[in-house]
Amino acid sequence: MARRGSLSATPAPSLRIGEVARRTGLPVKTIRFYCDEGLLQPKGRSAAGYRLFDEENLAELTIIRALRTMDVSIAELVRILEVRRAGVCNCSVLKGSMAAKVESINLRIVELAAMKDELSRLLDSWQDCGGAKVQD
Amino acid sequence: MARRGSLSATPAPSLRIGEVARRTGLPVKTIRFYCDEGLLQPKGRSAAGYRLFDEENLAELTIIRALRTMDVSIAELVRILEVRRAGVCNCSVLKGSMAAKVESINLRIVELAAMKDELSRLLDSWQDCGGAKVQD
DNA sequence: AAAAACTCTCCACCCAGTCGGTGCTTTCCA
DNA sequence: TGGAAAGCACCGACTGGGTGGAGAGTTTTT
Repeated sequence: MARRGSLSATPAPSLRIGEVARRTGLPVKTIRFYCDEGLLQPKGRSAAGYRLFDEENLAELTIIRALRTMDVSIAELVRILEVRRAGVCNCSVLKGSMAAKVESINLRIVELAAMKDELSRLLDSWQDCGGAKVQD
Repeated sequence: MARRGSLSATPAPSLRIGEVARRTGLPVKTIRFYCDEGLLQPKGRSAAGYRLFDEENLAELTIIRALRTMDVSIAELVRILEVRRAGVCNCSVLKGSMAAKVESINLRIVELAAMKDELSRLLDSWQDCGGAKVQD
């Protein structure tokens, strides 16, 4: 009832790249890069050729940012977002991706812990330097 | 008592790059790359020009591997290993590095957790798809 | 109108490796 | 002893995920 036709809600916000950058916290260059990679698709261009974005693009950037933080590759993100754009529900795809990444993150944490320990042992084995003392 | 002079113990193991790779689990190419970067310094070269490594190099690779896992840059590692090679005790330097890195890792974990949550919220907001339903 | 801020494209560069090619050296095995 | 196979060297190019700068056009502010 609320929304009838395309008259009332969100007519065409048309954010420019700088505004998107400001809102997402991502550098302008990075957003441009994402567009080049087909990851982000601006709704259009202004007469002068400026990229124009909308709220949906912002939502996509949220996903992108989150998954990139989790080291999902650009290529994989392209696939995920394509599915999403096709109107297909990709909850499960995304959930799968997330689960996999969370798993790999946990693995990485274990790895880091192991390396931390290894370093600690190494450090201990050098303790014979006394702690003070330095020169050759 | 055991070791008198340089006769008895470890005369000159002189490992070649392949053996080092086998022992450390690092690819040969990576070890070569580390040498090129001045990170790892083979004890010498064979007549034919083959890089020759010793146990000390293996120890260094352990440090390198551990710190690289923790995202310490090559440049920083060069500095750390230079100090170490100079015979100066660098326990404190290394400990500082480690502390800093552990800190940044913890930060990263927090960041990851936040992104995980953000994604979860996003996923939840898509639940309206019902969960089933997909095709084209 | 002038200046500042913003945007565009294009090209080069960063890091930490990784790959492939070509040619020499060493090792294995019949 | 000889020849294949494996190992090693060097070189240059490529990767991914951006980042930086130049030079030109556009929009906004003063």
